[in-house]
Amino acid sequence: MFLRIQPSSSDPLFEQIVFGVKRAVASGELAAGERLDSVRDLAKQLAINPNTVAKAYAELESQGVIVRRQGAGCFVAERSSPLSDRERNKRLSQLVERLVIEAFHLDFSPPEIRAAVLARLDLHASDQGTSP
Amino acid sequence: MFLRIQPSSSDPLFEQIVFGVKRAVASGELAAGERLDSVRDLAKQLAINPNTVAKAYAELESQGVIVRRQGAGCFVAERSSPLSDRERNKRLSQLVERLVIEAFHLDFSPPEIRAAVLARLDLHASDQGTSP
DNA sequence: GAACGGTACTAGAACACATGGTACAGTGTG
DNA sequence: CACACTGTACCATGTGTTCTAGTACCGTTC
Repeated sequence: MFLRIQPSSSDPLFEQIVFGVKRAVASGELAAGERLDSVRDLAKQLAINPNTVAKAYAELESQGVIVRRQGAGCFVAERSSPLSDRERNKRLSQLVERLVIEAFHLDFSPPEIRAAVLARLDLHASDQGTSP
Repeated sequence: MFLRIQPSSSDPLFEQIVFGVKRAVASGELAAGERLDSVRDLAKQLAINPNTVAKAYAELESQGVIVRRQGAGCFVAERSSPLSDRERNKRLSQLVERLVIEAFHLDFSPPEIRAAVLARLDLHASDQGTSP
């Protein structure tokens, strides 16, 4: 399992792990049912404390990304979001709103934002259409 | 100047202010050159410490969103991003990447993500095309 | 000059982050 | 069964951020 961590970043280590795993799952690098590195192994690889990895894994489970089985390990969940449709749509709106506003202050025009999103989504259009 | 703050949120107060101002500017609610509420006034309105507002304003200035003039007040900047084109494009990519990955784990398909972004951008298509 | 701006300190409480260590319970395998 | 490995749950500690509180200084505006 490949995961890079930047200790220089202002983002907390455990959040970097959370997003790194999410990215690996979304890209298909980690398939559903696949086992993650153990808490102790990943901590050793990244040269950080096992408690920090455990915190990241707990967060990932609460988001429905992985399943933790005591004694066995952590595995990529089959289906993801445990949220209601209303909550899912609300969060998607917030994500889009944040993108648009931050991009606006980076001096990008709506057509430029639109192009960036479409380019990113079309990258994997030739796949099964499941993993962006 | 309308700004709502949620003390219950896990987001820091000063970051809520930063995003709130950014949103107001992006929506056109705050026009370029317009004066913001003073540090002390806004602090009183929101019932928080003036230092917290000052921190938010300092952050907004460092991002090129506003200009602070000692003794006069804070004003919405004319042009925004002080970053290089390379840095701007890098950040846009990161924003899009985050949106796509988080939306994926909310069980949204690429077409749904695409539709959400287009809907948000088309909302203001009838304007001059400057403020999303 | 007076009132109102931003700016800059100091100090402290509360919290988050990360580390280190220990211990316990469930799982899988030889 | 015994053993190694897994997640889980604590505790304690150090560090940094967030927020509050108070004070003070300097520039702008009228």
